[in-house]
Amino acid sequence: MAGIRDVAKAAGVSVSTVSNVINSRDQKMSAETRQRVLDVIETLKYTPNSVARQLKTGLNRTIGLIVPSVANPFWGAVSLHIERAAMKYDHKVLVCNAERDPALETNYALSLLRSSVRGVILGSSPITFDHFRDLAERGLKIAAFDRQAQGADEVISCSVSVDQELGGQLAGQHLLGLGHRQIAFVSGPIRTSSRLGRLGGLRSALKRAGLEVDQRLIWQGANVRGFGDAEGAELGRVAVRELLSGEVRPTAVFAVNDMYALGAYAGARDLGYRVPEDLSIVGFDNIALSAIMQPALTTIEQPLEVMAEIIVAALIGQIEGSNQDEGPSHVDIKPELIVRASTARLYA
Amino acid sequence: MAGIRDVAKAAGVSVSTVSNVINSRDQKMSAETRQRVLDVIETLKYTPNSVARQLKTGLNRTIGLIVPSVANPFWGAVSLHIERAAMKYDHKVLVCNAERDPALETNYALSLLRSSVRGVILGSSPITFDHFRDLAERGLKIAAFDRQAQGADEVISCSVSVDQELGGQLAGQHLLGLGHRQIAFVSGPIRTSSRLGRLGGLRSALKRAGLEVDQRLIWQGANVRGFGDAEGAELGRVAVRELLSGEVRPTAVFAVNDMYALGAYAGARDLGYRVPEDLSIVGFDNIALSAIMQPALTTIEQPLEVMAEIIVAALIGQIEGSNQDEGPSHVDIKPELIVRASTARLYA
DNA sequence: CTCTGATGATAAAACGTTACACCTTGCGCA
DNA sequence: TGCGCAAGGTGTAACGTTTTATCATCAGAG
Repeated sequence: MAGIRDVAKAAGVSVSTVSNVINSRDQKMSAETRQRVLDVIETLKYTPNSVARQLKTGLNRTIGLIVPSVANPFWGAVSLHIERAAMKYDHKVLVCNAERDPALETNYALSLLRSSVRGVILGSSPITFDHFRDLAERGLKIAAFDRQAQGADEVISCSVSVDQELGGQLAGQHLLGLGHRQIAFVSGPIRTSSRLGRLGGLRSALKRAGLEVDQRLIWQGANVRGFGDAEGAELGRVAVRELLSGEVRPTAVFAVNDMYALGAYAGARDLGYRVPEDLSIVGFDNIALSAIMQPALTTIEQPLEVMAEIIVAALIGQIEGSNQDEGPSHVDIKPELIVRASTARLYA
Repeated sequence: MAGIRDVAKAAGVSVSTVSNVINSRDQKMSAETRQRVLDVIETLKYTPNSVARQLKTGLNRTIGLIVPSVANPFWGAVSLHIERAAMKYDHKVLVCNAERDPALETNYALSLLRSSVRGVILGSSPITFDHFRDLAERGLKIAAFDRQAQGADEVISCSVSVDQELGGQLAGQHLLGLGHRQIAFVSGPIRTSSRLGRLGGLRSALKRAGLEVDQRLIWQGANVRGFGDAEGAELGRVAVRELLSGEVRPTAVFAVNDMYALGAYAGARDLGYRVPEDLSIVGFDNIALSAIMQPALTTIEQPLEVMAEIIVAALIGQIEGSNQDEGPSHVDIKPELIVRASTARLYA
């Protein structure tokens, strides 16, 4: 593999000049010198080694993205948007699947830090970020996606999220407005701030209507590794089967995300219930699939594209120190309810 | 940030010794020296800089994975398995979304090469790999996922794939066996070797039964960027609506992948057709969702886990030169038909 | 006593860039 | 004539590791 010195030698110039050429500091040399160097680069098939470059400059233009599970297309879409946003800043994205396992998460983060990645975006929204304190102290900037702004937290330097609580309220109000009173909440382990928030929103919508959530209608799935959502759809299916055969039968289900909602469809059908006639279902996320489903899913939208841009801009800002004086930036976005065909008025 | 010299100084040893400690060359120093160094590392929160390490050793333990679209959960699952397989070899995976755009693909590959990534796995299966020739000459090892072994090709150094043709045949035979004669093929632009192979398989199954594919039943969607499959489900929906209102009406549909198949369900229902009573549908991939769908989807399975292990092992072998003498390795896997509830006997 | 061979540790030269400081020219102008 | 300055270059010390060769020290063998 040809190095910068080989090019310099072949072109009869110094390495500095070659370096200037490849960094397009054009005014530093004559046009002909530049061209000569360029030609040599071409014939030698010289490819600048960015590892060396990185070592020298200290910045590596890569951010990490740690997601709970690419098995859920929602996170696929998130990675896509994050990647596109990063591209605008000429950054690359390293995607890691941590299945919500805190140990795996910190492992990944550590290995990223070692490769001198200076910032990571965290997709899971654990209730505590204590396991990241150490990394943060080592200088890693940590951004949280899907986690609301909350009391000062030294380890998280920026975050963006839909207002989970509001999302839950929208879902709850919609269902209440249709006459539903027996509303179930279906989720995997409720141990992330986003899940907690969504359930909290549902609760407060009910409370406002003078009702309480029936504990027996809160279905919380167990999990295999960490508390991932690899099998969200499968869990949703089981959940609804159990709920519909339980002692208090729900007339509506609020699923923690669209994959659980899709599973819920299957669960309802397994027992011969029709959606939405016999059971209304609302999801969360508005993944592409939710419009395709039959019936199309009523859900809460997360505007991924803008969220991705916000978090990437904030994180890169932090890393490059351009806005270090501004301190941490946390932004919450208003989610919207998308009414489709999976919810219907309750017949008395 | 503390460097290896700081540690050396604080521990009263030489940098070489520290280096030996962090590389666990244990027999090179006394137990107490080792412990002393370890303690200092802990208190100084020293993190070895792997960029520097990389520069020195030349190997960076990262492979690239270029997928057509994470919007399709199939590719999400592929990344997951590739990542797990790579982890066994202590390698990281850089996932890139190229939307089947050749220019984007080579861009990504080039930028990977610059960061001294020595191998990439390519998920799209373009008909020609000419646009990668240049990269291959620069020393990048290229592995193809989802592309069958074929005549010697200098640019691809290893590949793994399901036998696409056989997959198509299985689908075709199954449908023929159920009495179907009007079988449609639904796909995005048929410009990848996998799509070509699947269609070819269907063709040859029909031919064997003395039939021909009706050109009007081959539905080929246009596309927006590159010829991605971001909107596979949407295309499948439109496809089936058009086919069912066309001059020759299919009784069965073979979709190029499960996302198109899911779209096909929606298209059929849009026009009041029932699956499978009025229209049989078979997909390809066996994504997790296909078992959840109502009715559960009959499809062709791709054994992702073993495929991922094979390709990762082969690629890393090539990179580390341990099997360079063995030359390129190409392996084809027999796909299996998973019969579920979306296909039914044709009533005359 | 000297020689041999471990054992434990070290110094210094890379790896491929970048960037700072420093040279040459040639030219316009007081 | 001498000076300053711009344009076009160059030399070289880093960046933070790994690794090779080298060096003490000490135990036991001859």
